[in-house]
Parts: sequence; structure tokens; C-alpha cells
Amino acid sequence: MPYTLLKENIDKHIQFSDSEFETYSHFFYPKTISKKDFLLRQGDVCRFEGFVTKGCFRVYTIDNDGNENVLYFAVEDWWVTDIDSFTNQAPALLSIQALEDSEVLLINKKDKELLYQQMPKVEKLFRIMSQKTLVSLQRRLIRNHCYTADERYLHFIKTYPKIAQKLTNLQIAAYLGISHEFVSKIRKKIASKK
Amino acid sequence: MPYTLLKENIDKHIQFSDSEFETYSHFFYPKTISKKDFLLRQGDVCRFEGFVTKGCFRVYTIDNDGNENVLYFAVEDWWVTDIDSFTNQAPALLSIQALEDSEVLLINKKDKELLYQQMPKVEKLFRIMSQKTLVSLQRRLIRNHCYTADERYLHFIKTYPKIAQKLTNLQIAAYLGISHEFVSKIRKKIASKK
DNA sequence: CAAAAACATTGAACTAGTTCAATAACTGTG
DNA sequence: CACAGTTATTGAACTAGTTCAATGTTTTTG
Repeated sequence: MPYTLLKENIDKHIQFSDSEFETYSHFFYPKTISKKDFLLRQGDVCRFEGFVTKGCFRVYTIDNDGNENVLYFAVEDWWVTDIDSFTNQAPALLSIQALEDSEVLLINKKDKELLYQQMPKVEKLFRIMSQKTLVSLQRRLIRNHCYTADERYLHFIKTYPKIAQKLTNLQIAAYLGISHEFVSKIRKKIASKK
Repeated sequence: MPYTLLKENIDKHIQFSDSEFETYSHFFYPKTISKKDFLLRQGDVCRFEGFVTKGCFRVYTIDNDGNENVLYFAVEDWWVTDIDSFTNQAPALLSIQALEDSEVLLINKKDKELLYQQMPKVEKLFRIMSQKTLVSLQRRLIRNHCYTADERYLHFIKTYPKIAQKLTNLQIAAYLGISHEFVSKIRKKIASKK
């Protein structure tokens, strides 16, 4: 079942034969992780790339003033890693924490390199995935500039209704870059308009 | 000379033999572009990926309210394209305009695909480049949340002193996501502190 | 080289979003 | 099931950044 999700994930980007997928998927091993536990802590080296098959994670960083900043939330079918830390085996800026009991498929650094060697097609797969992620990050950056907090909140809950459901105001606020009190006020404003 | 820059650009990410570089570079053709001319206009399909060998570009979008939003500035050694539009041959959200007389090396869509086929190693190259870009975008997103406008301005001129020099307040403002009047006020504040 | 156009500076009035503090409502756990 | 801890709501005072308008400065172009 978790591997079925992985297959479906690939199918969105590229065509793999059954035997190719066989090879690919054998590099990944499952891991369960309990609510509130960490897959990665800021400062540690990120040893994995992870594909979420169940549950929900927050990928975030704490800045010098102690403010929490959520880069993204990852549910089923999302990838989680600190790419920079993983690629360079340097201390991570990001923390990755399970918001509920979750399951991931992990691949470690050495195996990822081996996989690239054995299956050059995986380069293309990750090239395509990186580029898609890049596009969505570019759009988010632009939205952050030209949308008000209200608009960004509405866009978020409309775009990710299932994720939004699972989150507290505090977490949504940390993602949108606004105070949680203001999220409360936005909600009130919206409710009164209906 | 322009091709020397392209070689140096690759060397930062991956090792190419001379003959590999030969093959690679032959897919690119030079183009000069005059100040204020457009390499790409919002709404058109982006037919190229471009490597800047001289001059300066702004890559931006105009939102529904008519506000200009600069995604990034590209000088020598930077790449310019609307990846989304280029990949899917769909109308571009981005415009790319020369801020001064400039030169680029371009590769078009068909040749890019041919290049990927002929040289799988190019997949790795662009996978690596995309991931590095992704990391810097993630960091910028976080900075936008936890830095004040003053800090973001200072960070920008410190990180890209050569680019900043070439830009007007208006352009820097459109990049930082603040009003150009406020850029003026930030400058004044900084000057008085010295 | 003069006129026009674009850009920069400044101040005053404003507003979106913050901060703080107090209270209320949940949620998890012994 | 009670209570400790976390989360949500609300209002009042505040502030970072905007908007508008007026003036000055630089750049472009006929």
C-alpha cells in the first residue's frame, strides 16, 4: 500500500516500467513515526529523503528571535527533507515534526547516490520534481507580496482544504507569516460575511 | 568568451569533459538584446532557457492590481526563463526585460529535449541547479517572513552589491515587496546612522 | 541642450497587521 | 473526570509600512 502511493507519485512525472519501479522502490524503507516526534531536528544532518504515506508533518525553522516559520506541511504523497542539508550533509536549518502518527518511506544518502548511478532516469524524475516545486515556490513568493493576509489565508484553505483541517491557527499563522491572533480575526471577518 | 562563462557555470555544479562541453555548448546560440527590450512577455509562450553572458535582466510579473513584482534580477552567470511556461509550452506568467544592453546564450525547447536525450548527464546538471535554486527560494521565503523591510533591504544590497548598484529604488522595491517611497526612507535611516 | 519623462525624497495622514493581556474553550493524560 | 497545558477569541494600544501629494533631481531623447 505505501509503495502503491510511491508508484502513483512517480506516474505523475515520468513513466517507469514495472521492473524499473521494482529497482527504484527497493531503495526505500518504511518508518513509522509518532505524533510530535521529529524526523529531523534543526542543527542535525539530514540523512534521508522521505515520502509521506500516512499522516502529516510540518517542515519549519526557528529564527533568531524564536519565531517559528513553517515552510510547508506535508501529508500523503508529499516529500519531506532538508535538501540543502541532505545534499551537502551539513547541519539542517529545518526541523521536520509529525503532527499526527505518520508513516514515511525513506531513502538514505548513500542509497540515493547509488540509485542515481544505477538508474539515470531517476535524475530526470528528481529534475522534474524539483522544477515543479520551484515553480510553486516562485508563485508563493509572488502571492506573499501581492496578496493581503486575508487573501493568503483564503487561498491556503481553498488550495489545501484537507491539510488546513488538520492544523491549528498557530500552525497556519506560522505558514502564512502572520500572528495567530490575526488568523483568528480573519476567521471572524469571514464568518460574519456569510 | 560567452561560452567560457557557460563552461565556468557548469564547473560549479558538475564535471564535464571537453568533448562533453563541446556537445553541450553547441546547442546554445548567442543573442544580443537592447536595453528595455523583452526576452519574454507575460502571456507569450517561453521558447527558451537563457544564460546571461552580459548585462542585466529583470524577471517579473504584473498582478491583477497592476503591481509589478520582481522575482529576481539576472546578471552575468545567471539563468533566465519561465520554467513553467518553457516546460509546458503554456502562456508565461513572467516577463523578462533587459535593464541594459545585454547578451544571452539561448537553447530552445526542442534542442533542450534533444540535449537531455543525447547527454543524460545534463539531467543531473539541471537537477542539481534546480535544487540549488530551490534552496535559495526557500531561504528567501523565510527571510520575507522573519525580516523587516529594513533588514531585507540590507540583506539584498549586501548579498548582491553589484546588482543593487544597477537598480533604481523602484526596482529594488518591486523585488522586496515594499513601496519605493519606503525604500527611500530606509536609505535615509541607514545614511543617518553612519 | 532644452524639454519631457522618469526617478527620488519628504512629510502627513492612514491602515493592515502586531503585541499584549485577559478570558474562554478545548485536549490530553494521570 | 479533573486539572494542566495548549489553543482560540477578543479588544485596546501600537507600529511598520502604505498612500497620496508636492517638490526636487536625474536621465533620456528629439
